[in-house]
Order: sequence, then C-alpha cells, then structure tokens
Amino acid sequence: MRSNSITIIRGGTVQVEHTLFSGQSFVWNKSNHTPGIYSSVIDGSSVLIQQINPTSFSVTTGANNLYGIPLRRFFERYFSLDIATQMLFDEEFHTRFPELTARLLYLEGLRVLRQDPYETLVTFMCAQGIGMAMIRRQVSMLCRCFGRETKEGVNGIDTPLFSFPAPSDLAGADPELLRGCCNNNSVRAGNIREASRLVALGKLDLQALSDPSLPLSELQAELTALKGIGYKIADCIALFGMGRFDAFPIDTHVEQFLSAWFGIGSHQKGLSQKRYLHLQEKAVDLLGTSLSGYAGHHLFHCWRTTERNMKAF
DNA sequence: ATCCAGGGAACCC
DNA sequence: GGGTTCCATGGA
Repeated sequence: MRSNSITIIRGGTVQVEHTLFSGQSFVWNKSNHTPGIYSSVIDGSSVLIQQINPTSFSVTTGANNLYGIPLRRFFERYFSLDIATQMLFDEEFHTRFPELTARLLYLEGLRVLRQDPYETLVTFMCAQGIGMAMIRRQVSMLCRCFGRETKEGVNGIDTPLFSFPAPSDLAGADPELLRGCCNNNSVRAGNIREASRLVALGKLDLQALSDPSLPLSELQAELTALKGIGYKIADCIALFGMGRFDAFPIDTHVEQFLSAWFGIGSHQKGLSQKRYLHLQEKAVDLLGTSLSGYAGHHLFHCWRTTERNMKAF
C-alpha cells in the first residue's frame, strides 16, 4: 500500500503525493491558458495548485498557516490523506465485481476533499438540474460580485482572485445582483440569500452540524428543512463540506451506475423521495456504512469518465 | 433542432 | 403515495 504524504518544499509550498486532483470542487478555478493549474482562495489567501505528474502536485500560498493551522497539517486534512483508496472497497466487493475493481484502479488517490461547509452549502445549491459548466460559472460570479479580492497574490496567478463570499455578504446581497449570479434563477437566489441569512444570524450552525457523532438522518433532516435543499444536495453538503464520508448522494449519474453495475433500481426517470432513500439504503448495504459516500464518489467518477466519456472537470 | 446537464418544489389527481 | 411541469441556459 502506498503511503500518503505531504512534503514541505519551501516556506509556502507543500507537495502532495499519491493524490489525483480531479477538480471535484466548484471553488477551484482551472487556469484558462496553463493546463494543470488550479487556483482558489482559502482563509483569505490565494492558493495555487500545480500538477507535477498525474498523481502528485504542489500547493503554494503566501500564508504560513490557514485557519491558524500549519500548512502541512491543514492540507493533510483538506486532502483527506487519512483515507487510503484501499479502504473503500472490501474483499467481498472485489470478488463480486472483479472487472469493476480493475477499472477503478486508475482512480487510486482520488480524494474527497474536506471543504468549508458554507461554501459547499451554497455551491451545491447552485447545482440543480444544470451542467457543471453552469454551476462553475455561478460560483465564479458569486465570488467576483460578493467576495473579497485577495491582497497578496501567488506567483503564476495573473488574474485577480476573489474569496468565496461570507454568509453576511450573501445575506445582505442585492436581490437583482444575486439573481444575475444564480443563472437568472430568482427562486435559487432567494433560497441562497435566506440560507446565508440563517448562517449569519447563527440560527443555522454548520459547525455544530459537522459534529461526526450526529446521526446522518438528523443531519439530513436539518439540511432538507431549508428551502432549495432536498436529499441529494443535503447529502452532497454532508459528504463534501462536513467530512461525512458515510453520506451517499444520488444524482442522475449515481442512479445510472447503481442500475447498470449493481442491479440496484431499474432505469427510471425521476427520483422520488421514497425511491431516493430506498436506493440509498441498497447502496450503503453494498458499500458499507462508514465510507459509502467516499466510495460512491470513486464510482461516480469512474462512470462519468469511462462509461459516459465525460471530462473529469 | 432537440436533449441533457451532479434537482427541487409547486401542483395535479 | 406517484406523475408532470416549471425554473433557466449553454453546450453537444
């Protein structure tokens, strides 16, 4: 088994090894003219990711620590280096699905990031029934219109970088401007504004909801109580923004591979709430309870790239 | 041109 | 309980 490691190269740069950077997160911007370069803003600081080879990259920032945590330790957590790919599927799975096991090998090192809960909440509220490109455009516009421009840049970043807006920034956003950032969808803009208001007021405590001891069903209930958040988006927030690797979101792609690869559910359009929970129960039954969502993301990625011939990013 | 893209909710019976 | 329609827009 490969050891997962982060190496300090120099002051503000660490090298992350045995890790695929898939651009799964909507807050990472792909460089327009330099392939393999991604940028984002974390804790107010510009951060640059540079691909070194398919399974390792360097992360550079002007800050010496993020959220008060030394760089190396922060990114060990951010990139979930405590989770090894070999932990995702057990022997029974390998035995039952040998072909699929072989196909998943190229995804060794694909990690689910531990991202900021609020960023994840808003960005996935932007992800309803539209393509990745549209979701990214909305997130990018939200940052440009309501985020803060970072003061210090990083070598290699030529475009101005904006942080993701704070809850209070979107809570008090001009409705028309916010709608323009949300694909002209006024309902979505209103939902994001209201959720941000609750977070800003402390009525929606995302840190408290991130408590790993909270039962997943309770977390689901808390998040789906918000307008604009159904089971799928709630599970995505839990998985990508709260480190709940046991949360298993089902979107159109997941519904397809559950049917095609595992015979779970038949090809059918529309996921009713009851059917969603039924399919989720079957999936967790197959993949185990603790890392089912993490494993599901590998399957999601494999399905899109090898079966549907879609781009990773 | 037609269909789909990491859904959700209001509304129908 | 389910099924249908709308929201919106860019790309294939």
